[in-house]
Amino acid sequence: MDGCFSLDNQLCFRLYTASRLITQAYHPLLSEYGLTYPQYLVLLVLWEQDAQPVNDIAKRLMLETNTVTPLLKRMEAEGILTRTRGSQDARQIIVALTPKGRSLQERLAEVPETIGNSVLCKRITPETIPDLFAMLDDIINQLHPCI
Amino acid sequence: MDGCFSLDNQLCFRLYTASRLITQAYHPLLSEYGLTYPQYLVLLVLWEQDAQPVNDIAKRLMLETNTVTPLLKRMEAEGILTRTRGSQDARQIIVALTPKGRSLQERLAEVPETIGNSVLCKRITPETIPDLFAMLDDIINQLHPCI
DNA sequence: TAATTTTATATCGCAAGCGATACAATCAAA
DNA sequence: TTTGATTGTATCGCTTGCGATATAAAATTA
Repeated sequence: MDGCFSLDNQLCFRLYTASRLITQAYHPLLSEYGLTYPQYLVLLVLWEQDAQPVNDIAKRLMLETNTVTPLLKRMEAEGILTRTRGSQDARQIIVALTPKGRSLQERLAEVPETIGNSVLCKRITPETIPDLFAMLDDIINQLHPCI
Repeated sequence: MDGCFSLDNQLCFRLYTASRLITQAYHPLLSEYGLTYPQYLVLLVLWEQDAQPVNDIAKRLMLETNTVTPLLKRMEAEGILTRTRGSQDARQIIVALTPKGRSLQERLAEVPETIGNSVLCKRITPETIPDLFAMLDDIINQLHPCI
């Protein structure tokens, strides 16, 4: 087939570009608080459930610990969270929010809506978003190396 | 609203994860030829139109030159392409494929179909892909800093 | 209990991404 | 034509992202 190689036909390129661009949209909102987008993701996980081992955070974000560990160390250095050796299982590192980390939740309260509004357009509306989510979730479930 | 912060409600996280996972799916196919996914994107651009200045490649991929320049230098070092100073405009660097770079097109011919097959699932089919593309294109157009 | 395997986390090395900045070539204007 | 602005590319510094590998604790098995 002609155009098989065309960039315009590539699903991955669209996902890659959309992901980069929307992450860039977060940047001005997060950098105000010295955060990066992956760090914001860690906060989302910890706001949902505080005091989790590294592995649980990594699994939730579908990242490897070799990505998450240095990220968490930087956040620890910023005073956003603490990393303490687990008491039952001494292999684990329990990651918990500091007051500063918790306080960011209120300060970042308007971020989801701001991003949401900046993305809304003809085909991306409250009505179509569930369809998009379902398709993206299908791709993710299809590809992620869940046992 | 409750759950506004939930990861499950985040469009960006889905895009980010889907993008990472599908890029990972390319990895075994590309690493066989010593290529990374962004390098493969450069090849797609050059196969479509050889001998382009750095800026045109960057614009096509919606990346900055500070990302593309080092990437191109690595590909030059691999003997995949050449970077030559432009003759009309001495500021430009014209990027052109070497025979090795061109030959990769045949060798990677089966990549799109392999990836396509690995993504196909309930909601991702030849019938639904155009819808997904249209939505992703909408997001990209909405967000990308095109003048 | 001793040996083996598994698990949780970390380290290393390298390739993106990207904000900030530099620099030289070109263009525009005075 | 000289000055000033713009353009095309590159450099620097930092944070991911990830394959490969290491290490120590725990679980399993012999």
